[in-house]
Amino acid sequence: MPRRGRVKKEGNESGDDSDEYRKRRDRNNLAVKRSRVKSKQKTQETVNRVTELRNENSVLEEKVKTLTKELSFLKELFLAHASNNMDPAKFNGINLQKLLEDDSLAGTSTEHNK
Amino acid sequence: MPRRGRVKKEGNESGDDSDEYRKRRDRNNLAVKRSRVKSKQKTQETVNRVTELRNENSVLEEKVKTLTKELSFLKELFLAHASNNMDPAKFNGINLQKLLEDDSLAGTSTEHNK
DNA sequence: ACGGATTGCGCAATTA
DNA sequence: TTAATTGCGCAATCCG
Repeated sequence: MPRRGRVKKEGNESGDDSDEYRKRRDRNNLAVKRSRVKSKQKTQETVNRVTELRNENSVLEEKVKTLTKELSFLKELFLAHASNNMDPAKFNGINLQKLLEDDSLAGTSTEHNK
Repeated sequence: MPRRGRVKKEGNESGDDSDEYRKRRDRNNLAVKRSRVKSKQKTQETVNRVTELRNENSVLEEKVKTLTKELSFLKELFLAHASNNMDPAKFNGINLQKLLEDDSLAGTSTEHNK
């Protein structure tokens, strides 16, 4: 890490008297400026990223909420009528009651792969 | 915003030559240090927030994926058997086919409110 | 008018 | 050797 701030003045020991020194200082000052601009941009981008992620998050939360409701509705609907109108044998021995509660379907895909 | 660099030196008009001046400089230097530390902390927190949000996002994406699969599975399952084993009349005239496709259930709650 | 908080800027040391 | 970073101090300004 860099050192201390003001300590002593330039002793020109480096070999250049004020011409080359000034040139070097000016170039460094420009570099410093560039570096700081870049740094601020990065910071701002990070702040913006937070905003973006917050929005994506909201959308996802809403989606989960909607899907959960749909799922609840379907389970209730079929469960309510299944007990009265379906022949258990027709469902290949599947325990509807069990299937419809909780998360027993997790991991199940459309292709019924197992 | 702050002004330019060197403009003029202190005219001592304020009543302090180097004693009070030094004290003021020292106090400001401490303030600057505090301010910069705080600034860096804030920046770091923002970076951390991005990481947190990314993780929350991942979890939600996964949840949506799972729920979508469950829903697809249930729809397929019942749709496939409903046409062969159920009495349409038993479902109060509900158009199963229609109900099970797409997002027609969106907005439906567990309480079947509407 | 007072005093800490910020911020643009330059310097120098260090890094790459 | 040069450009990029970074700790630090100064002074102007902001803020309450």
